[in-house]
Amino acid sequence: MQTILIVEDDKTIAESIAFILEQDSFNCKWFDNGQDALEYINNNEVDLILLDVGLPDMSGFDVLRKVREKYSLPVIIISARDDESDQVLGLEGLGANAYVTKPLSPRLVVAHVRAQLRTGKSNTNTGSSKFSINHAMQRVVFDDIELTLTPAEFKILSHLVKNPNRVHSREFLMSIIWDRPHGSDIKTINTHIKSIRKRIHEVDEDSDCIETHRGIGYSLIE
Amino acid sequence: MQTILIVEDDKTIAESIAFILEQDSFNCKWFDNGQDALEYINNNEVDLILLDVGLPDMSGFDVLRKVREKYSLPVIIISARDDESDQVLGLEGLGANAYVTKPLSPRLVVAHVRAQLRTGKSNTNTGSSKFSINHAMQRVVFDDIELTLTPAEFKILSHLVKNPNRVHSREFLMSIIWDRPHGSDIKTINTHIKSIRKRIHEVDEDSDCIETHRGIGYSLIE
DNA sequence: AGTTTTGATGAAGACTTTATGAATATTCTT
DNA sequence: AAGAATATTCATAAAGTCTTCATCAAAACT
Repeated sequence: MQTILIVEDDKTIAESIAFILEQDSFNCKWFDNGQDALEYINNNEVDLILLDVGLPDMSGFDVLRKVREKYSLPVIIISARDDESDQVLGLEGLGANAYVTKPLSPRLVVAHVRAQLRTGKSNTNTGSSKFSINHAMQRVVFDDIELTLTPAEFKILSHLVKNPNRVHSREFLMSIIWDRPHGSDIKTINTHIKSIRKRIHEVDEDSDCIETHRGIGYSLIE
Repeated sequence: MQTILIVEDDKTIAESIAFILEQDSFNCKWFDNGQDALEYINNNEVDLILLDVGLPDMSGFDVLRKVREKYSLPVIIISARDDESDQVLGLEGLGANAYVTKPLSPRLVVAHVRAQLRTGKSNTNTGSSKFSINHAMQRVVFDDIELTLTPAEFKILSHLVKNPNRVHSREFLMSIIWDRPHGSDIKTINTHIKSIRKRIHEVDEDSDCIETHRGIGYSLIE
């Protein structure tokens, strides 16, 4: 079943959307602030986000930016009609997938959700991988065995698993570990990669799925 | 290809921005001080500047003013969150086109860059070329086979693929390899071309798609 | 044809980047 | 606060890449 996150501080709106989506057999989670929503996204599998731009704690702008740093799942923006068009344009630059304006029709929202999920580019991985992610346990499953990883290792490896077959620079992987810029040595990544490889080798001695791209970074090969 | 100047003294920040912009097939040059950046701008074609206000030698304020004396290209300001809003307003008066604040999300920066350069769209040369570029893996695909290239080779070949059927001087190809001016022997390019040809021949013995233009440089023939 | 200029080629080694193991610092738990 | 787990740094080894150089081949020029 696909999970939809509703990030909206108006309880009435959130509940009426959830009601209709659940009739369509979607699984809905509701958060009335950005912080809790982000925490949930980072620890659970989410297929789509319905995001209000006017949240109490942070702007939808910030939420979307943080989501886009890590994930490519569809995000539908809910905005008040009087919102600055500038801001909406900014959101577009950040990769929002659709917009609905208040006052909104629940049926329209559901139509947008279905349209987005129909495209098939959901968060779920293609499945041919030997890896999967157990968010709840902060573990990555490899060959049906759960790897016990430190927090930094988990962040790096789960990012690689979510975005396989592409190179990630050390700089970028650093930004995965820390939310804020951090003056640490970039070579720290080497050491983390080393220990991730070690843990994988404990399960399968011959597996060499993390590839080094000299002068560029690392990638996970499926 | 569009050239973006990154004027930023924090190497990690500059590199992570450049990494993502290059995946978007922008050509990036990095300078960690205002003086060198200004000199480059005066002698080369630049499409956009990403400018940190806190530079070691002069303030971004001064750089922007000097740029605006001669050019009207888009400038995106990078400022620390604790900067005086007065100063930022001052920069606005000088004609900055957008702002991002630290700590910054590379994706947001790219969104701003794209928004500024949206005019021309991509130069998708959908020619019937046997080549294509896999940015995600930093590889060039030839005859459906991914060539494993060193960083310098990738930079040269992907530039040739993006701009086929025209001659590129060795001097220019050197500037593709290096972010900053570099005192290397120009004949180095010969050696790189040699090894690129070798890698292509491993896939197709008869292919001779990189042509030498005596006294000028090299070109890729479609 | 002979000379000069320019490019190709292969190999050496200078240089850069990454791997690795160990030491140290930091954070978290109790 | 002590102890354990984790993160980071550092030094050195190992691997890969870039540049230079000497030499040969090809084209251009006289």
